[in-house]
Amino acid sequence: MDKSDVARVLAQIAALLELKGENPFRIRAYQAAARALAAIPGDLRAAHASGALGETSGIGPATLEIVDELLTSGRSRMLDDLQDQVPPGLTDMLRISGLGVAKVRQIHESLHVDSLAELEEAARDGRLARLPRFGPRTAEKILKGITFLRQASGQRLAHHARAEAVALAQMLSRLTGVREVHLAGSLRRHCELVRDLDLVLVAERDDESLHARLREAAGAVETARGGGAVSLRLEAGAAADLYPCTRDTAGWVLLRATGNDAHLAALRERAAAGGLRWEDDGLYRGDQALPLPSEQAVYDVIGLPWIAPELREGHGEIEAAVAGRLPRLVERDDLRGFLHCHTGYSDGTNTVREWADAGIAQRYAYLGITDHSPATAFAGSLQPEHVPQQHREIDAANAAQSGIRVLKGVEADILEDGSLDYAPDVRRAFEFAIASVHTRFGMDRHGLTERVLRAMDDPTMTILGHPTGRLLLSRDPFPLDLDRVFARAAERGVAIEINADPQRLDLDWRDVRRAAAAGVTISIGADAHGTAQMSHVDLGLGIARKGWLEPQHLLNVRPVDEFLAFARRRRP
DNA sequence: GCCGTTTTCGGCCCGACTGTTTTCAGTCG
Repeated sequence: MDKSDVARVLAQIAALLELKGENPFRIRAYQAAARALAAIPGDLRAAHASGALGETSGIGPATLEIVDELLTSGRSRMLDDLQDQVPPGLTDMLRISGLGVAKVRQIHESLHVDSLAELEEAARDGRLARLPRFGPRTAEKILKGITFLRQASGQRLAHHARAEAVALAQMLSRLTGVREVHLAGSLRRHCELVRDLDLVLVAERDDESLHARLREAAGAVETARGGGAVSLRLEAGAAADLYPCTRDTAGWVLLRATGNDAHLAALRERAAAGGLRWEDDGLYRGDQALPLPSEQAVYDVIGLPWIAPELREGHGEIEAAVAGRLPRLVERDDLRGFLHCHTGYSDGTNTVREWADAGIAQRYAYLGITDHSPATAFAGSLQPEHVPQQHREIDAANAAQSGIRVLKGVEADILEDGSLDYAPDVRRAFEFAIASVHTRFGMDRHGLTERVLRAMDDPTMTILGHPTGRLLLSRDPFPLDLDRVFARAAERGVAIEINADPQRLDLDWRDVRRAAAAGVTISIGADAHGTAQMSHVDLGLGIARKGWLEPQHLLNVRPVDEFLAFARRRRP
């Protein structure tokens, strides 16, 4: 149970209360508590023990009691009770875009629908469209939403999957005879979505008694064996494929459990060409099994350099390895600048000073603060009259701190006509600007593309933020003509963001590589609303690496003077 | 449920869009 688990429980409680028709302000309080809890700095247990949690705004006695219960027993009685009272299908229905609590309740009460399957039936046979304030378009939209949910089912956002996998790995590493546990599969490849958790267990002996211990492992409710893997389903809902092995075969098993099918097929082809036999339990030269204790050893015998897990997608990495042209992928230590964060001036939870301190702790040389412009009213935004005050705070932080430079940035809205929010003189007061689309996604491909292209003509724009607006598992990217956007960005010297918010990871890694090939400079933006979200950068880095990016492709690898020169270059 | 007092209760964020309506409730960000 960490912060995000507890925050999820609180958010679930809020949704269930809403479905029951509770007092909206009580519901909002649980939602606020969930947000506040997710944003606290440091470890939850420590914050709870020290009493800091109770001091946090938005967290009161009721929340504290739930946190207490979750930390000691892993369960919440309130949540359990609510789940007994509300049909589970109703919470599934809430995840459909366009369906909120009021409509779900209306559907439930007037049509007695309480599962997705029944909802689908009601949408198809016309009952749904006949409800007051519903109609054919609503029914159609709901059918589309059900399809979307089905596709997404079983898929998890990378950071949720990672948290589950790490907890599982810790539990498994305590089993007798287990020496090491490694994350593998799409998680290790840093994919944006993860369906199955794959873990490799290096044990003293891979025998029946180990498998028996796995089956009896804490919380396992169902196990199955097949293809050398043990599938485990845990009480908490996580399902994982475990690959037990010994030290002698660890490299082989880890490599097989990590690469996608295309990567493995290409490796296999190359192994065959080199006279090797590829079997489930290892590589053979004649009848001789080769020792494969590390991935390096496997690549060695196939005659290739080690290939970073992020690249193992079958997108030309084998050819590049053969030619000695694998990229020198960007690493965390290459990053000098932390960009895209929000303070209390808009919808963030920390002050300028707190951000500066956090930036120092994370060894960044500079940190760009970028609050929302007024058009993003729902997020709370930095009003023009408050800009001088924020800038004085930044100047004070710079005067007081040593070792970090805080930059005056902004996340300005790209308005419907392609102009940027704020009057030009206000915008010029900022040292750099991220510009993003937050409203009117419904425009057609041509209109949206023209809107973004026009924004890039503005000389105060430095970076295009979350370019396609997608929300993983809930909203498709909007239909932007990326080729035209990349071409214009390269021509104008506008950088394009990899937004590292785990729900966005936008630009998609497949497009990152195209953008870099088109000559676009890429910027990794955390889009953090609290210092606890600084680690999002690691997810963004994973996407950059999947896009084959080297340090020279990235804007925030550059020293602060070069970063500012990049931002100023286009200004008159 | 939480906050902040006018300190033990009263107030709690809102504008735009959508698909319905024929004036607006519900959803979203």
